[in-house]
Amino acid sequence: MNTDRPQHHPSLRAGPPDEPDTATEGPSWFSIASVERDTGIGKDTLRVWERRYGFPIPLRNALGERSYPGAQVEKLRVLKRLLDAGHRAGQVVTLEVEELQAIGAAVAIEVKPAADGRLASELDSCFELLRAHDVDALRRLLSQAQLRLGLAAFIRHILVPLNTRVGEAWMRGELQVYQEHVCSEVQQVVLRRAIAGLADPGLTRPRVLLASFPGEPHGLGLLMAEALLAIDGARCVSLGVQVPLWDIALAAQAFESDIVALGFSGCMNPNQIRDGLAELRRKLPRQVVIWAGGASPVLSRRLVPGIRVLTELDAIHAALLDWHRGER
Amino acid sequence: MNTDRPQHHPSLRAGPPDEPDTATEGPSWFSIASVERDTGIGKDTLRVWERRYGFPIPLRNALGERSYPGAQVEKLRVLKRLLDAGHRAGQVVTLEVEELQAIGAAVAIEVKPAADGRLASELDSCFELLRAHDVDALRRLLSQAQLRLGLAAFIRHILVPLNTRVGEAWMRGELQVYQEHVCSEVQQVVLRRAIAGLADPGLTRPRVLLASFPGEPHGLGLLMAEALLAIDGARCVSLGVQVPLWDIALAAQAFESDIVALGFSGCMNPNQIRDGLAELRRKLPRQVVIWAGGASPVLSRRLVPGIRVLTELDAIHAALLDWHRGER
DNA sequence: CGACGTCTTTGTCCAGGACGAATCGACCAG
DNA sequence: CTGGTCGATTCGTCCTGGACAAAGACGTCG
Repeated sequence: MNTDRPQHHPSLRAGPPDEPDTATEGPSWFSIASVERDTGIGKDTLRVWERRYGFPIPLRNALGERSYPGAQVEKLRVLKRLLDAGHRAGQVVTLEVEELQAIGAAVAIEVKPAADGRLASELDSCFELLRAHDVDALRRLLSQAQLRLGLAAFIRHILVPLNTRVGEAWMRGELQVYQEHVCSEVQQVVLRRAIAGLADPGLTRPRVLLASFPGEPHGLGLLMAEALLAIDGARCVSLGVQVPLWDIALAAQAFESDIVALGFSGCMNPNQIRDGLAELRRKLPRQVVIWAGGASPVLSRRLVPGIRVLTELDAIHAALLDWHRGER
Repeated sequence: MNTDRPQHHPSLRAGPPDEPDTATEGPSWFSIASVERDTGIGKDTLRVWERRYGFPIPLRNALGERSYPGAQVEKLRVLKRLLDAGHRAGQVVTLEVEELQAIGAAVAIEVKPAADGRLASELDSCFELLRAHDVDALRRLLSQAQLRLGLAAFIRHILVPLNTRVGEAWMRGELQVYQEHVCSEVQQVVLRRAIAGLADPGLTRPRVLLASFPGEPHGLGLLMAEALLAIDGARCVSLGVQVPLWDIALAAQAFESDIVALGFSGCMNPNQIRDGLAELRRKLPRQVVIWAGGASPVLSRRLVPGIRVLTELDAIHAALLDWHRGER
C-alpha cells in the first residue's frame, strides 16, 4: 500500500531553497499515482492516452518513472470535467487549455433562466463573497436566505443555481478548486443546521435510507435530498458517502427502510452506477423502492428496471406522493 | 474512465430470481476495480499478493478477468485494517479470517483505562443504541452528553472512546460497516450543531485552515479538531476532505491562515503523507505553521522538519498556547 | 546495549498486447 | 426528413511478468 512521490525530480527543483514557492506558481512534479488521485483519471488511462494521443507526456525521473509537471495535471483536471460532462476523449485530449475552457464556457451561457430579480442578486452576492474569501459573510447570507425563503425554496433557488454557477466558473478558470470546497462546506453547515431544526417526524413512514456508492465522494446532493425528504415528513437515515453495496443492503434491512435513495455526481464511473444499481436491486427485497438521483448523465439514459430515476431534486416531492399513493 | 463490473459471473448466479438474496448472505463477485475501491488495496498489490502469497485467489470470468468472491473481499477488508495498524503483509495475508479477528481483538483488550463510571455506562449505552439501530436515540443521547459535559470533554471522553470501540468491534466482526457509517454521521450532526452554537470568534487570531489530503476520506477527526480549535477562539475555515495540495496552499494564502491543520487516518498511504507534507511545507511561506494530526502510525515516526505532529486531539490546546506564545 | 551494514519484504511502476462495450456514421426504409 | 440497423471505430480497463527502491528485520560488532 505504498510509495508515492509528488515532486522531487532531481535536477528540476522548484526554486532557490530559501525562497519558498509563493504557492501561486512554482512548478511541481507528480507521480502517476498522485495524478490519478488528483484528477480521478486511472493510471492505465493516463498511460494509454500518452500512447494514443500524445498527451500528457510526462518527464521521466531518474528511475524512468513518469513525472508529470503541474501544468499537465491542471489540464487533466479540466479534461476530466469535460469528460464527465459527456465529451469524448479523442476529441478533447489534444486541445489546448484555452480551447477546453472555451468549451466549458460555451455550455454555460446556454442556461440562463434569469430568475426573479431578488434571487438573482442574492445569488450574485453569494458568488462575490466566495470570490472575496469572506466565508463568514457567505454563511450568514445563506442562513438568512434559508430562513427567509424556507428550506425547499432555498435549496431550489439558491443552492442549486449557486453550485451550477460555481462549477461553470471553475471550468472557465475563474475559481479555484478550494473555493468549491469552501462553498460545499458552508452549504453543508447551513443545510445541517436547517435539518436539525426540523420537527422530529415521529414514527411516520416512509423510512428512507440515503447513501452514495463507493467511488462517489460528493455528499452535498445527498444532504439536499435529505432536507427535502425531511420537510415532507419522511424519516431519514443517512449513511453518508462511499458505502459498499453490501452495507447499503444490510442497512436497508436493519432500518426497515421503505426507500433507498442514492446520489450520483458526474464524476462517478457510469458502469459502476449501472452495475451497482442492478446488483442492489437484486439484493433488496422487492417492496423496497430504489431512487437514483443526481447530475450523472447516465441516469438520463435507459437503466435497470425497478429503479426510479430522479434527475432533479424537485422530483422528490412528487415521488414521495407517489409512494404514499402506493405506487412504487 | 470506464468499465467496471461487480457480480455477473455467468454460471454463478446468487439464487433463484424470485427469491431475492436476503442481503445477510448471497454471494457476489467483484471485479478487481471494485475490490480496489471497496478495500483501498491497489490493483497492482492485489495481483502481486496473488502471485506471492496465494491470496486472494479470485475466480476468472469468461474473459479471463479476476472475479473476487464476496468472502475474499471481506477478508481483504479486515486485512487492510490490520495493515493500517502496522502489521506486515507477509505475516497476515495467509491467515484465516478468525485468526485475523483474534489479532484485532488482542490489541483491543490492552487498552482499557476504565474511565469514570458514569462515562463508561454512557459509552455502553451509545454502543448498545448503535447495535440496536436506534439512530434517533443515539443522536439524542450524544446531544445530551455534549451539553452536559461541554464540547471538549464530550469529544475526549465520549466520541474518541466510542470511535475506538466501534473500530474494534468491527474488527471482531461484531459490527457492520454501515453501523460505522451511521455512527460517523450522527457524530457529525452533533458536532456541527455544537460548533454552530459557539460564539463567533470575531477577528481574533490565529486563523486556521483545516483540510485533508487527497486519498483521505475521513472527515470526523478534522471536525473534532475544528471544534476544539473553535472553543479556544481560533478562526477556522475548513476545506473538508480530499483537497489537492495545491489548493491547500492557495487557500492558506487566500485566507491568510496562520496555521494549516491536516488530518490523517490510518487508511492513507504513509508515503503520500510524508511526501505531501514535505511538498506542502515547501509551498507555504515559512511563517505559516503546519499541524499534522490523526491516527496514522507514520506520524509517530520521524517526519519532515517544520511540521508539528499532534498525535492526539488533546495536544491541540497546548499547541495553540504555544502559538500564542510566539513559538511556531 | 546501541549503531551500523546486509538481507528480505513489499508496494508500485513499466511495457505492450488484448478485448468488449459504447459510440459513430453510413446506409436504407418509411 | 425521420428513424432504425449494421459494421467500423473509439476508449477504458484488464492481463502478464519483470524490475526496483524504500523500509523493515536481522545479525554483528564496537
